[in-house]
Amino acid sequence: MDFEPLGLATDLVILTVRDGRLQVLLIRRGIPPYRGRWALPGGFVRPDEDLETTARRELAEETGLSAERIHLEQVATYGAPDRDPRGRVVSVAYLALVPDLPAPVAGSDAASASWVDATDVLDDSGRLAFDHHRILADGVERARAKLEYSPLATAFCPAEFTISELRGVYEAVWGLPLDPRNFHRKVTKTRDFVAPIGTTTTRDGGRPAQLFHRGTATTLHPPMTRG
Amino acid sequence: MDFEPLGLATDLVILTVRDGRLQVLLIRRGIPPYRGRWALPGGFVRPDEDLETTARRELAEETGLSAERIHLEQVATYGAPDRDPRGRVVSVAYLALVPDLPAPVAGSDAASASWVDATDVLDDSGRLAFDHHRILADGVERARAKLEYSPLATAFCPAEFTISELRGVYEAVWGLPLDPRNFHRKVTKTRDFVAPIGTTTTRDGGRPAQLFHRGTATTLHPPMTRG
DNA sequence: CTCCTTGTCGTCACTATGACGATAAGGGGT
DNA sequence: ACCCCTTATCGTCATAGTGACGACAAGGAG
Repeated sequence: MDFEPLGLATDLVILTVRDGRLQVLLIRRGIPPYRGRWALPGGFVRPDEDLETTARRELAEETGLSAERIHLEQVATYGAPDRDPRGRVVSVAYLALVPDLPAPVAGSDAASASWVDATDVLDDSGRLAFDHHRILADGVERARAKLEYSPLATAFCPAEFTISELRGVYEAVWGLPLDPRNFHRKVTKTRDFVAPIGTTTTRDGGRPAQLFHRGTATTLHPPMTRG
Repeated sequence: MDFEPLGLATDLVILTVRDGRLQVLLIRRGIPPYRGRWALPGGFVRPDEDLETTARRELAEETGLSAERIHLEQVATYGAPDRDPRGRVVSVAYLALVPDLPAPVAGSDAASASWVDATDVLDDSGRLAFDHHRILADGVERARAKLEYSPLATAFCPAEFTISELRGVYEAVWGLPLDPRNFHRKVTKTRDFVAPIGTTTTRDGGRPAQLFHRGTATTLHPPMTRG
């Protein structure tokens, strides 16, 4: 077989929740095209490298987060013939959800990587290079949808978290406030969503809160409801 | 830029509901590799051709269904280095939902294309070439999930349909029986799911049934529930 | 000790749902 | 013409889930 010239890349939508806001990791491009513009982290797939392997490698290079337990999933593939001025480059987008850990951007490969408010970027469709605005929009929408029917919000949390911290994740990702009492009832009544540790914490102030860890569920019955 | 040798293809999971069963369009491969085995229709992306354009072209070639109104959506991309013995071939899978029209396979490009029961194929993981069993599984699961929260079941129906015919689609795709009375209530009460035409039909026997067409909704509130 | 903050439980009205009875309105057979 | 069979459609009822919100619990700060 001989093939047409074509590049294959992966781009990453790396999301976290910091200071109660949904943030995305962006890098400032140091080389053309789109030099000086913000872009999603990404890179070319190496020969004999699986797509997800490429994505995990990029994730590690850009963030220092090499842990296998980071949630990573494929979102979509973008292949418009003119999406990259260098030639035909098809990009497979992945979504990564990471907890708000210390030293996240440290050890990063890209010259200048930083966390940016996702809503700010989404509001300005010209801010990102290539078709990355669309990729980001699709990634964020995927995350919002998954929070409804999967326990994935816990991927944004440390291993042990309170119900309020989990609520903060939902509020940040969905961008709307939730009733603390109904949220508490819903989460604790949904089978295997979270399981109590038995200990409490006062790190959020106020009355000590129970600590929980992720449950065993892969799908939420019934789902959480947005708006 | 120079690129590693790599082929880019699209594969199609084309689903329909015939005789109350979910069926998938398969072709019998006439050339190696996997000669004589069943496979999903597909083909290579041409230079300067958009991915979805490729998928629509393949859809037209294999089924004669060139209508733009056929529902087509991207499902996922498969890129394991060894998934194709001919070399590195990355495949973008698309899901097409087509109504049970007359003369579907006629005018087809592939030597032998035919509708096969999806459940039969899914039950036998060795029946399909390449990693097509996984692609089919992912495509069918996508269809099942979308029937819950989108009005996409109507994509399997002709322009005008009865509630029972719509129920038949749900039963076939989900593989479980639904209560006709509750289903009727649910569908007619979900805003903009379907809209009555005003006329009736007796083509399904029994008491004449109202005819409906698709409503304007893109998401169902509340969703249909499986099981 | 008091106030302030957050956590947790409870109440209540309303909606959605599953199970299922009952009636409507055609077609086919005799 | 009539009866029966089939499917359509409406209704009932008990129950689960949800949004709105009151009330109390249990720490820390001043």
